[in-house]
Amino acid sequence: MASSEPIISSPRFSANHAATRTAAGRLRVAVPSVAERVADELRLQLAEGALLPGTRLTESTIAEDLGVSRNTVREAFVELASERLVVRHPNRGVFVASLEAGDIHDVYTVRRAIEVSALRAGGSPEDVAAVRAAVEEGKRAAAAGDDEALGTANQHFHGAIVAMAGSPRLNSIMGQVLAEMRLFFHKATVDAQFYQHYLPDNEAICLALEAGELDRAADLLLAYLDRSEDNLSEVHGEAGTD
Amino acid sequence: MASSEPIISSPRFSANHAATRTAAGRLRVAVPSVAERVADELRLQLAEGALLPGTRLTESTIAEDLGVSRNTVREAFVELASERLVVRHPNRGVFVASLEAGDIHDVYTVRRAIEVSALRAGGSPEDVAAVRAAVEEGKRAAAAGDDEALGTANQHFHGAIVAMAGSPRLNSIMGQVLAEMRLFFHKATVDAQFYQHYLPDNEAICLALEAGELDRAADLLLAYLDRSEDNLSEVHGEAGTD
DNA sequence: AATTTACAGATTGTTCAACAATCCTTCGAT
DNA sequence: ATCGAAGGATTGTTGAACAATCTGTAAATT
Repeated sequence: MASSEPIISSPRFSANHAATRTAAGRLRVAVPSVAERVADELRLQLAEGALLPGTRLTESTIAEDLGVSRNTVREAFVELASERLVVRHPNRGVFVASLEAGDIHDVYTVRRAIEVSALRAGGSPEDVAAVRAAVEEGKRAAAAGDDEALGTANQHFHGAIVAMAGSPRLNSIMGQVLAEMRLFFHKATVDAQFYQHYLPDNEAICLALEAGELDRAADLLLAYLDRSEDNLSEVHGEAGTD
Repeated sequence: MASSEPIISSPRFSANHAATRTAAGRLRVAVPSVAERVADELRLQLAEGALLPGTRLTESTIAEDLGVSRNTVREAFVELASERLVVRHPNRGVFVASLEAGDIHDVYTVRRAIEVSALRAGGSPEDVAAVRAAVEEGKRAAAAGDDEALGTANQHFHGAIVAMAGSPRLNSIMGQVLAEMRLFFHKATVDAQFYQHYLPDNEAICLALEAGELDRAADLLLAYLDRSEDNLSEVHGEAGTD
């Protein structure tokens, strides 16, 4: 880490680099600005657990490591702070966000709101197929004993549920919420069985969805989320030794 | 407007200037940074309709008008863009956001998700009282024929519903959504009866909430939101002559 | 010894000036 | 009328500078 190469690591997967159009109407491939690439790089490192909650992010250090100016890093910080991935303490610096007990409940409150709402509204056959695909992805990961992939599949499952609503804003909110949760998982080192325990739930929810029993699916999801929150809170109690 | 006084107008009401605490634990009144004050000022002008959708915001102009540097304005832009109040076109500039037909539906999708969810979960007697207060506020405004106040009261009503969930994140999301809608109203010049038409709905929802009939209240709210979206879409159709 | 004070170092907040890259417009050539 | 080449304006980004603030340490005080 912290190599002094004046280049930013490859953007394996990034956020939202949509294509804009110029005034004359010409379509233009949106090449992400340096500030956005810095934000992407930091998001990536946060998602991978390279930067753990509580870690201090010094402007000058990051600027040097990434070969950009302090002002550019600053812009990236503003963006990440708006996503709650980092916290800015005036005159003291920015730190990787750290979910407290209250935050966990809060995050689940948001999830209950948007996931249940999306599920209750149902979706097109393609949308439902995407949910099903995520369930199967989870089964494969479980069979292969790949915990990392299992966690990813679970996030895909819930992302697919929200995606049914076809709402860019809900998708964006869900993306942020999942990013926040990833942050927490890296801190708490959730045990291997954490996700596996819920595989049958995903299956049941998906079946109800496929059967068109939306209200029942929503109820199942709600119960799932409540249980998941309880589990996470326990984990936090154990690991919450700052 | 655009006087060259090197000072930012008084922060009549601002966003989130919470109090942080220093390392030693001393409490510290968070004096908003210049960048945040710039963002606040722009938010205010956007809310008041001083800056209409589509308006271009030139960095240098705003920097001069507010007596701050371009970089500071830039930071404010990043924040406002994350709230979808402005749109940044690479190399072209930032413009006041303008809700298109799809955006209206999207905003209402978010509102349906979080408002209905919050209402279904109910709240403490104080929370319910806050909802009731907003209803009465609306009645007074209607009696006084104050359309501006009527619109504000309506936003208070829906804000109070979401506030029942006691979730900072949901509150923040709702705040952003309402800010977006305000932007639209200034563009579309909604007619006077727009809000009045829904006063009975607010009353009915509030009554159901006070009676503890949460599911019925939620259904009423859902119907309300659907109708409101339809109305707004019509207005947009008339006014959507860019 | 415990607490307070003073001070020095480090980091953030903000400004300013500069320059490359890009866009928009205008003008001229085909 | 269409296309292409300046020209001007604005954004994107950098680098340096300086004030304000915080942190930690060492000295002074009680």
